Amino acid sequence: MPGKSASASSAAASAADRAYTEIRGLILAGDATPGTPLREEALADIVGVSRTPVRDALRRLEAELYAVRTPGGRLVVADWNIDDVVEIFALRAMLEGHAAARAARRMTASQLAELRDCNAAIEAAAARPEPDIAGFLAGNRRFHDLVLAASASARLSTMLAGLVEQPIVRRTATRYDRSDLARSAHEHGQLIQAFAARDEEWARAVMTAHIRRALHAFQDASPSK
Amino acid sequence: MPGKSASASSAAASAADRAYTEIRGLILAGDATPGTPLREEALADIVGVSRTPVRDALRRLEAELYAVRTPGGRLVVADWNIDDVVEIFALRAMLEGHAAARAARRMTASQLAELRDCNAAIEAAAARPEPDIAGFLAGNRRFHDLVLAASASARLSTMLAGLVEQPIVRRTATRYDRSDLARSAHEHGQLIQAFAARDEEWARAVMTAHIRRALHAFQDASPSK
DNA sequence: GTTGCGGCTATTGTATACAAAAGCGCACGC
DNA sequence: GCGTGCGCTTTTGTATACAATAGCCGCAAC
Repeated sequence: MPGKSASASSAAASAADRAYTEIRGLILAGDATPGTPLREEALADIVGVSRTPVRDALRRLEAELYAVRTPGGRLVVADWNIDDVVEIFALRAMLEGHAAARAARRMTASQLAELRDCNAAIEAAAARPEPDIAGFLAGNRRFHDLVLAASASARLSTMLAGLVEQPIVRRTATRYDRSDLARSAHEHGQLIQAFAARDEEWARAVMTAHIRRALHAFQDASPSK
Repeated sequence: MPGKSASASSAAASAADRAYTEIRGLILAGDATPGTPLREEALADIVGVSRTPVRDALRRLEAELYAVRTPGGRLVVADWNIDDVVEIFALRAMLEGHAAARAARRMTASQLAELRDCNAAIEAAAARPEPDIAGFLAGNRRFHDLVLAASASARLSTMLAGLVEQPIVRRTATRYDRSDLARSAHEHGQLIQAFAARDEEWARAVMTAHIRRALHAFQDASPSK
């Protein structure tokens, strides 16, 4: 694994965006463990901006439940137990299932072609003798983003953005072996078929199953508890 | 109807909270029609605070899609067409259905008693010769809040808070006649039965139906289009 | 030894000043 | 007359200064 702080954040973004990305990176990388206080001034020093954009970033992280507020108004890194993770997957399954159903109704030919291309790339990443995990994850994220875009619901996009998924996807997929990756790509293929047939309920069912399988892959891969 | 700016916001709240409540009130009351620009300084003058808490409030309103951002970064009041409203109800039906299912599993005896009391108050408000709409709405809101609390999911609570509901509920219920109110109370009664039986799927189904009926009541009451 | 009070400090909330950028209008040229 | 480019104005983004409040530590009294 290359790089230092997770995803490459283009330095051209606003200070608030950089603060958001960087602070979230600290949480996801485990540098800020659950319960760690998130103090505005300290974070401002780390990111190299003033408190104002940091406050902005913290409000977003709080809304997405990366951070929780103590009675006194201080923010600390949230602690997700296994039940929270199950709940996150359950909500994702519902909402992405709904997104898939909407997408089935609205899918254009060019969007469908994009999905096919994307999934071909995912299959290629999965098929290599030594699976390209990073490529798989990037493709997977893009696939789900394309479906979300095709669903054409700003509200769904907003809600799913807050449904922190990447950390979990990453922690799960690193334990995938090649057959798991191939199965995931196969499910994407089913989804594409459902889209091509414009069958909303088929698409919803496939997406729901896809995500719920990911939940159990995660649970199986989890150390214990 | 008494009061001036909608719900009584206790003046003791923080400046940011007051700004949020007041600006949202402007939008819901129709003083700020769709497309109206939301300029920070102007709003700061109206609310009587500085731009800082106003910015805070606007970020929340943006996250909840009361406002949308123009390409240049300016905020304007969002315009919800009928499809948006249908989508809001569909999402509420899913999420509140899920909340009801969770609540059925977790419901305590005292929570159940509270729900019964609450629904008794709703029935009383609905049964009066001249129905007490305000009382019905307050009771209805409390009922749904109790269910949400019983579901014990911070994530659900956060997501549903953003699913702007009150304006719609209000616009619908003012057109309810007494039989509609009574039917709503009856559905709450069914929900209580499902909770008492700890039947998750029953609770989910009743709640889903309850909200989807509200959607159609809203559509029937809508002027046209 | 424990518990309650008091003052101090750390941290967030709010206001204001300044910088950057986007929109708008006007004028000029074709 | 219409299009285009430049500069002014409005508006948001960021930094910093100040106010208020919550938490903490120590001391003392029971």
